[in-house]
Parts: sequence; C-alpha cells; structure tokens
Amino acid sequence: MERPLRRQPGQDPHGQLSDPDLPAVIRDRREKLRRLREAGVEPYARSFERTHTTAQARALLGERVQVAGRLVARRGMGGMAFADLQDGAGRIQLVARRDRLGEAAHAAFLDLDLGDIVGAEGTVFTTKKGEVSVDLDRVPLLSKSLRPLPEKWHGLKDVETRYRQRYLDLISNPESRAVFEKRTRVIGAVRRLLDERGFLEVETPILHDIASGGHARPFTTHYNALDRDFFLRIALELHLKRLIVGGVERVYEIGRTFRNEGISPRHNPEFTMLEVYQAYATYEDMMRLTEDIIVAAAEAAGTSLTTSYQGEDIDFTPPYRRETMRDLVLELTGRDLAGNELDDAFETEVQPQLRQPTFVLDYPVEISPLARRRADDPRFVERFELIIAGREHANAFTELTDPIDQRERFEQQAAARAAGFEEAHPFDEDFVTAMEYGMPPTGGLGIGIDRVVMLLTDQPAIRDVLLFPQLKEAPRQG
RNA sequence: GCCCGCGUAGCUCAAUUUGGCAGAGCAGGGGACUCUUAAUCCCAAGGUUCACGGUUCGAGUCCGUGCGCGGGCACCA
Repeated sequence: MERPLRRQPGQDPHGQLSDPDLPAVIRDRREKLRRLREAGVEPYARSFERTHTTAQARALLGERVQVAGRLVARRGMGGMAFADLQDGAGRIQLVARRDRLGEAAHAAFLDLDLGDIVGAEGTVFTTKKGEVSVDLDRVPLLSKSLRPLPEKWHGLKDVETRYRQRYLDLISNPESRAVFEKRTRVIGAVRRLLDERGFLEVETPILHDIASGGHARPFTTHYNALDRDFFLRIALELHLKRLIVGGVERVYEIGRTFRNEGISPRHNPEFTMLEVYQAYATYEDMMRLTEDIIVAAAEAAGTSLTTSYQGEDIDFTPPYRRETMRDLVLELTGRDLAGNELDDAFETEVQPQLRQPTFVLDYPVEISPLARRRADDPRFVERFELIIAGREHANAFTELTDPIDQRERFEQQAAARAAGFEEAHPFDEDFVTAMEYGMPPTGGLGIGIDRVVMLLTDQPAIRDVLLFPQLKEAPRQG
C-alpha cells in the first residue's frame, strides 16, 4: 500500500502545518498564519476603505491616501524599509520608518510576506532618490498569502503554469495583463462602431438541435427534459439571418462558438466570433466594413496601422488588396482550377504566401452553400476571406436569398455527408422555411476576434489571448 | 490520431554533449543595516531531477512505457 505522494489542498489544515511533502516556503507561511492568529491578528480582513488607486495617489504629493494591493517587492534597511505595492492601476513604493510607525508596527511590517494583500495609509512624498512613495502610518494586513509568488525579476515563464494558473501570470507579467486589457478594448471598439452604424446586437441560442452555419464537427450534449441530443453552436449565421428575414435589417452578435477539432496555436475549441448581417448590402460593402473594423480595433489596441507581427512587417492601412481565388492560384501555380481542386490548391499553395491583408474573392460554390452565386459564372459565389500573415481572419458573403437554390445546396451537402464527409453542412429545413417568406438582399460577415487580437497584440498563439485556454487535465495537484 | 522536442528546489536557470558527490540566483529562515528600488553584506537551510520499469558497480544523464507541455502533420471539405 503506497502512501499518497501529495495531499489535496483544503483538507485538515492543521495537519498540513507539518506536512513533510509541502515545500518549506509554504509550511513557513502556514506557521506564520497560525502565529498571527494566536497574536490576535485577523489575517483576512472584511474590507478596507481605499481612497485612491496607486496611479491616483502618485499625483497627490503631500496628501494623505489609503491605497491597497499586493506586496510584490521589499527592500529592508533596518529602521527604514521599502516595499512595492501593486494594484490594478500599477505600483507605488511604500516607506516604513521605525521612528514614525513605532517598534511594534515596524516589526509587523517587516514580518509581512511578498504576496500579502495589505492596506497602506500614509502621506504621499518623494524620496531623496526621487521615488514617489507613501510614508506609512498604518499597514493593515488584509489577506495573508500562503504561497510564494513567481520570481520577481524574470516573472513567470513556464507556459503551462501561465495558462493553468493565469492569476499568477497576471500578477507577475504586466505585459500579459496588457494583452487582455487590449482584447477587451478591441471588442468594445467593434461594438461601438457597429452600434453607431445602427446595428442591433443580439444573443442567439448556443444549444442547437442542428449544428448548422459552417463546416465543422460540433460538440454534442444531451438535453434530459427533451431526451434528445443537442449541439453547441459552430456558427451564429442561420439564426442571425432569420432575424434579417424578420426585418432586423442590421444585426450582429459577438459570441462564443465551439468546434470539436484539434487544438493548435491558432485553434481553441471555444473561440469568439463576430457575425454581422446587413440588409441591402453586398460583400463589397462587407469588405469596407471589415477594413473599418480592423482600423478601429487597431486604434483600440494602441497598435499602429503599420506594425509588425512576430517580426514580420504588416500594413493594416486600407484599402486591402482584392484578388479572386482563381487568379491567385493561376498566378502562383499556373493552374486554372475550379471547385474543390481550386480550394485545395489555394489553401496549400497560396494562402501561406499571403502576408499582407488580402481579400480573397469568389470561392467555389461547392464549399459555400450559404452564399450567392456570381451572375457571370455560377461555379463561383460572391464570397471573400481576409487573409493576413497567411491566416484566415474574416469570411463574408453576399448572402444566398433564393430558397429554391438554398434547398438544392443543402441537398448537395446532404449527399456529400452520405458519401462520408462528416462535416458537410446539415440540412436546416426551418431555415429554408424562413427564407421562403422572403429574405432581402443581404451582406454577411464573420470575424475571428481571437485571431485579430493575436495580430494586434503580436501574440504567437491563440492561448495567449484567451484567459483560460483549453488544456488537458493537470497530471497532479501541487 | 501520427512525428519531433522538452520536463532539475516555490520561481528563473546550470549540470545532460562524454553515465561518476545535483549547483547558482530569486523567494523563504537567522543576523547587520534609517533613502532603497533586481538594495547590500554575513550565516544556515531548501531536491522522489514528471511517474513507473529497465540497463549499469554507478542514471538527472542511456533504454522502454505512461502523463503533461510546446512545435509540426492530420482534422479544420
């Protein structure tokens, strides 16, 4: 019978005080917590009256402030000690002087650990060396930290820990925090742009009884009350187009979408999509809208239109190059193709070479069952993808509005599925019914928000722009 | 699912090439220090080298299997 290698956290806290499997740095903290409680100190305060953030306090020389945050560095000098306090707005130096605080409070300050959450009450001043600081009168402990922080100078490097324990990444790596703040600002800017143009933001179902709107393997779940399998949505498209039929002429949704596929630096099983539909618009209008969205997003992220991604110069200045898929393949391979052959040749031989923003136009009808055919050549549809740095960032069509054609396209997809293409588009009878009531001419656009954020924040992997990316189960608890 | 690489102290990294006592910095412990800011100085401590098995007198190092992470491929018509 083997004894457990490590105990799970949360059980028998007193037993853990002497748990020989725990690192000494953690045992020491627990012991200190016990001593504090014995001395009558409550190590987890109910609240603290914070009057200013560290950023606000910096501008208030000579004034009394109450700031609060995490202790992230300390430099003891005996009778005078320094520490850095970090809050959501930044950092400020704390200065503890024995002759001002008194012996007991000064000793208590020196007894604090890096990682502790404290309040800091005192007067803002500038040290002889020019550092804006708080001259402490009081430093109440607000929350005792029982685990050591990552290395103060190098930060947290281990990528697995950064993803699994994102809070440590956010505490120790300010540049990581900045990426997520930019992500939020990008999404806000996109919303603002669309709202200003009269688009209505909506929420459509995530649980679908048909996984339609794209080519992808869905996640399956089970609805007990209906005793029926459901799917997590793989796209937003068909519900939003039902709203177009319903007279919501400008509509969009920003939402999580799920695809049951491999994980890679560019794919996470759940990701954020923007889909926009505009009645009486075409895919040319969607190209201009896409350009406007990219420009607004870059501005929100604080990224210049002429920038670089992973060392490669990228110019986001519109208008972007517009070329048909057929011409691009012809130009780069010398072959004039159509249908699936064209798409295959494009993906393997052309797309990786498209580095600057490029609208690739007019896809084969076979792989585009929801898009309108070109009037001059019905083998192709009015569709574009926006390729930047070799990757797809947007996908848009002049939407198919002919219910008879739509039914035939779905039937072709059903035949493909019967022939073994598991990801072929399923037949959505209810959607065809909606279209039969009459759908106005419409342009539609989908943008992969995560990938746009990757581009604008120069992050190499989609995991770096997702707070909690999908990982396998951790091998053990530490 | 397949191929390649990686896994050493709480954190950041050495030692792996060529098998020979597992080391440093930070953090933590003890001490000195009233203008430091990667503070400095002195002392002591800290390890199931991812796990299990094998080869060997001897394995962090070589071999096998498993787990996790990273990259590539497949999937993403």
